[in-house]
Amino acid sequence: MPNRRSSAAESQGEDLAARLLAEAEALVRRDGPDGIALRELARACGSSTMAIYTLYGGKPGLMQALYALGFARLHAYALSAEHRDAPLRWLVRQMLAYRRFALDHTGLYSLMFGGEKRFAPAGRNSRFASLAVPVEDAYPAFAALVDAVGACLAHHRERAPSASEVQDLAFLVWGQMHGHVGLEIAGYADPDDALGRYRNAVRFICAHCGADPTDVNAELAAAG
Amino acid sequence: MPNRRSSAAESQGEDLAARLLAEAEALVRRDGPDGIALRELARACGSSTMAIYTLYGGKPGLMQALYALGFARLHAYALSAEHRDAPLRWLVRQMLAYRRFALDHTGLYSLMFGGEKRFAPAGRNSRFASLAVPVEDAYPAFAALVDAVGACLAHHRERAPSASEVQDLAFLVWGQMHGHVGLEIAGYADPDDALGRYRNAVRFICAHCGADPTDVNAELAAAG
DNA sequence: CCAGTGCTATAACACTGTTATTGAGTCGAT
DNA sequence: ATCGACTCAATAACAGTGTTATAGCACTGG
Repeated sequence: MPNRRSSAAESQGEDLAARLLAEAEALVRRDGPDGIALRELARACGSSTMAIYTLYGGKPGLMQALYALGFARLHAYALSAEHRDAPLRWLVRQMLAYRRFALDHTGLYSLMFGGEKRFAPAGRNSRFASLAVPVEDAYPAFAALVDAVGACLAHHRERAPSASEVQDLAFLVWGQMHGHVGLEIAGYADPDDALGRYRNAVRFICAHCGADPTDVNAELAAAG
Repeated sequence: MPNRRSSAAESQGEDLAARLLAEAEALVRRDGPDGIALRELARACGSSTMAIYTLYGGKPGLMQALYALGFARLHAYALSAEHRDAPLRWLVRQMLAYRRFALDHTGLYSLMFGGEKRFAPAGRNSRFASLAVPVEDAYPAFAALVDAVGACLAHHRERAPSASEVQDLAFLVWGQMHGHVGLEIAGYADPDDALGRYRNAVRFICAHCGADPTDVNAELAAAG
């Protein structure tokens, strides 16, 4: 008798599929990607496990939906860091936002980047010719990174950087961010000094862009 | 009747505990950290699952043993890259060896660094005051990295680098290596260009040490 | 030879993802 | 308004998981 087509939950504008996904995100936040039990998820939503199969095709389908949701969340963090009129601020805040996202959503982050490849790669996109990304859902978040790196590089160099130059540096930046954050989440960073170390990485990258270290420190201080 | 105290397997010098661990490594290589089924593991070793409980205390204990084994393997790769008489060569090969290890043992690598913290942190070690490492088994592998970075830094600077300077750079190097390799394993790097991108990261780090780019390229070419 | 100890096979328990079956509910057409 | 067709979820079962209590074997010390 619960969960009729016109139940109170639906009147809130959340249909069953959305509620399942939201609850799954809560579970992945609490217990990590491997902590999702379909029975518990269904019980929390007042339905049975069959709903997950008809709506998402099974657990892998649900995980892939969570995967896409993770990139949507990451994209939102990236947008909040956008400063097209101040390229250095843009890049600095973009890098800090990446870490903030990872620490705010460790479960999703582990699902997206932890361990071995889980999802089939998407078709190549000309804009990311050498920045392979598993699924299309990831494009917007990485476009934001490439744009920030490109803007910062263009601002601190006399001539406009080439596309491959920007992509090379963007991958380096991404690697630096993911490396630090991944180590931190896995427990390899001193909790008292992790932010300081991450700031070192930001300075490292910005210096390579040609930015003045004093300006970088000012941006870091302003960003908190 | 199988696996008596004096079976053929024991005459090979492998007792049951070692055979279980070796088979577990094979399974983790084939199916990843989550692909280990105790019944399958026991069957492959001709025993029952109880042996895993008496010898390792359960699956978490077995995984921790695999975790330690992974760091022993990584340490072996690090040792093979040691060139105390040629600091730049040492650092370059150390970085390449790190990626080689990760790609040769993706399953172990995911267990060691993928996802969230799995094992309790070990007590602080003065040598790695700010390089927190979850378990003691990890120390030798990271000592090799710190030594290589320290040697390279000392060789290209007029005055000897401070301990904290070396640790700062070592963590940056580690982050860069782990970031690239983690992205590559997770499927975010173009397979055709991953090595080239990693070489970029090596050049990036070596330049920060003060090494001559020409020398770095020569070392990269020599290392293959 | 016998008691005691250490280890392992068997069987059961609670849990997991998955699926065949069943039934309730909705929509459209006559 | 009534009937048929369809969609979807609830139930129950199946095979698999990690874990544990029980029981039995082999060895060791006296």
